[in-house]
Formats: sequence, C-alpha cells, structure tokens
Amino acid sequence: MKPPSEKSAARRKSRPSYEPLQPHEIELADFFVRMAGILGVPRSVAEIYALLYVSSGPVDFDQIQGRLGISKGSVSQGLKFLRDHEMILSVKEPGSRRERWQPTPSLAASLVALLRSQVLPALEQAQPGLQRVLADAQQRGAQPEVIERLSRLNRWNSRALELAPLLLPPPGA
Amino acid sequence: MKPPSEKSAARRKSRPSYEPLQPHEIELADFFVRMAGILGVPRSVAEIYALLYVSSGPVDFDQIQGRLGISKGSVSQGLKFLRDHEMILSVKEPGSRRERWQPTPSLAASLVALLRSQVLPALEQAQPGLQRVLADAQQRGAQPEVIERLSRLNRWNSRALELAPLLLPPPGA
DNA sequence: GCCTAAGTTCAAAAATTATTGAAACATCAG
DNA sequence: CTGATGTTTCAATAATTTTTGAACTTAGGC
Repeated sequence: MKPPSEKSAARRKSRPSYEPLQPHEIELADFFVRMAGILGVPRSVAEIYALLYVSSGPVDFDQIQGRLGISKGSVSQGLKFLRDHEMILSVKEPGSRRERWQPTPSLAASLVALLRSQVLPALEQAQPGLQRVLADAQQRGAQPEVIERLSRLNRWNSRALELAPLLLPPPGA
Repeated sequence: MKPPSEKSAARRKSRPSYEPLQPHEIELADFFVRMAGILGVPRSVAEIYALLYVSSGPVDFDQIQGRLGISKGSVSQGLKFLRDHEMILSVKEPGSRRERWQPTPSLAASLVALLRSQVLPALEQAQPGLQRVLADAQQRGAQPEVIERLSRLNRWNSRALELAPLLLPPPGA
C-alpha cells in the first residue's frame, strides 16, 4: 500500500519503481490469459508472455516482476515454463549477468510446440494400453459397436503419432 | 466398506450393487482423463464419458454413479456438461422416466465441438480489444516489430473467426 | 578467489476448482 | 391428482493448483 519513502527509494542503488500495466497492455494480457486458460497454463505465465509480446525490446527479470506485481518465484517459474516450451528467447548483454527476454519469433510455432508437449506424451503412453483394451474387448466378444469404437480410437492414436513428427520436429532436429 | 446386508439389499426394490470398473475400463478411463485434463475438463466428466464409451448399451444414471463410485451431484453435472457439448445422447425407453446415455457417434465431432465452445467465445470477445490494442500501438508510434506482432495477432483472430463456422456448423444449423 | 547481484527452489499459504450430499424440484405411472 | 422416482441445485467441503517469500545456489565482475 504505502510505498517506501521517495527519498530512500531514490537514494539507494536506485531500486526503480515499475509502472503497472497500461490499459492496452492489460487488454492483451487478458486475451493471452484466457487462451492460456484453455490449455491449463497459469495466469502468471500468460501475463509474462503478454508483457514480452507488447514490449518493444527485451525485458528483464526485475521489470517483469515490477510491472506485473508478482513474486520472484512466480517470475522464475514462469520464465522456466516459457523457456522449456521454447516460447521465449534470452538476450544477454555483455558486462552483465542479467538476462533479458523476448518472445520467440513465431507465436504459431510456440503454440504448436506447447500442444505437442502436452498431447504427445499422453498419446505415446496410451498406445499399448489402448491396444490392450481393444484386444481385451475382442477376446471377450464385446458388442461390434464397442469393438468398432475402440478400433477407431486405436487408429486415431496411431495416425496422430505418425503425423506428430511432421507437425514440428522434436526439440533436437 | 461394509455393504448393506445381502438380504435387505436383495429384498427391497432390488437396489443393485454395481461393479467397480474393470482393469480394461480403468485403462481407457485413464486415457480419457488425461486427454480431458489438457483441456481442463474435470476427471469425473472424463470418467463418465469413458464408461459410456466402453459400454455396450446405453447406461443409466444409477449405473454411472454406482460403477464410478461418485456422487449424484457429480453425475448430474457431468452429464450436463457432456450434454451441453453434444458429446452424449439419451435414449428413453417407454414406461420409464429413466434416461439412458450413450456417446454421440463421432468422438471427433465431439472434440471439435468442445474446442469450439471454449475457443470461439474467447476469440469473439477478444476481437474488438485486439483491434484497439493495435490501433493504440500505431497511434503511440510503437516499434515496428510490436506493430507487426499485433497485426499478425489480429489477422489470425479474424481468420480463425471466419474459418470457425466451416469447421462445424453452430448448434442450430 | 571473494563477494554480491541474479536467479532458483520449495515448503507453506492463498486461490481456485471439483466433489459431495442434502434439500428442492419435476415428472409421470398409477 | 398424488406419491414416489429420477434429477438438479447449490452451499459446504475437499482436493488441487498457483503463488509467495525466504533460504539457498550460482555465476561472473572486481
């Protein structure tokens, strides 16, 4: 609520005070937050991405924390998530340990990568189980309709797994 | 833990005791639960769908509750969700008020509908805001790179909105 | 090689979301 | 009609997820 007195704040090592998000930035953040929500990505992560997205140059850790008004921990974890999913890039300037961040050039590619990383493991892990479920149903002489459903599910799963690598090469190719 | 004594259970209006899910059913449910999780659909909803999906005929309310071991409230809400997203159909048999449920023929169509229902409203609502954000940036003479990003976002949004009705006709066409 | 700025980790707290169950409601078989 | 059956509602609770912040680690400037 009450900010540290102007004087002391200004004197010591110039701990800069950051502006809260402007209305237009909030609008964009809301959009990203909503979209991210569909995929279960936390609010803070979407906000960080939005901030980088509307910002003209790379943004550093403290700016992110200050402008969004969130904790260090959240910033760190959010950046980790975005890094892991190759949605942001860091720019290092010489003579400073500080990293500055900006979005990857293609948001589209980022989204695809994000989806991949969520869906693919599920498909892969499910593969043997789904086959077993189908075999099981056939052995038990289940209704043709059920067999048909389970077959289709298996076919889908296989096709998705085949197509996946074409959609975007795995993170080391 | 301890079921009601066999005798009384058997006598009165035959409140049947339902079998818990079999291993092959659990396997399928796990798959659906995982996939649903990606879209933020609750576990219980995915389980209900999975049960209908592996079952030979339509399944009624009490069977769902009994076999999944969840509350009436959850069953009701889960069915509502699935109904609202046109993922299940009810079959009514004459001489009974009871509804029995089965999955809609196409899981693919169901998934598309589900996605639509989550993504479309977000896109629609965002439309004016995104345009405003772009206009704003242009007026403020923001960096070309930022303008470019925001333009692309707007174009995407518009194209997605145009394409959407083709993907699947809105729920009354 | 220190020492400090920069960032990470993670247990605890807060916030959010899902589930329960009891009461209210609706419908239709009798 | 009416009573019992079948379903919905929703406030309370439980479960899960996200955020915080203080202690810890790391890296690089000096």
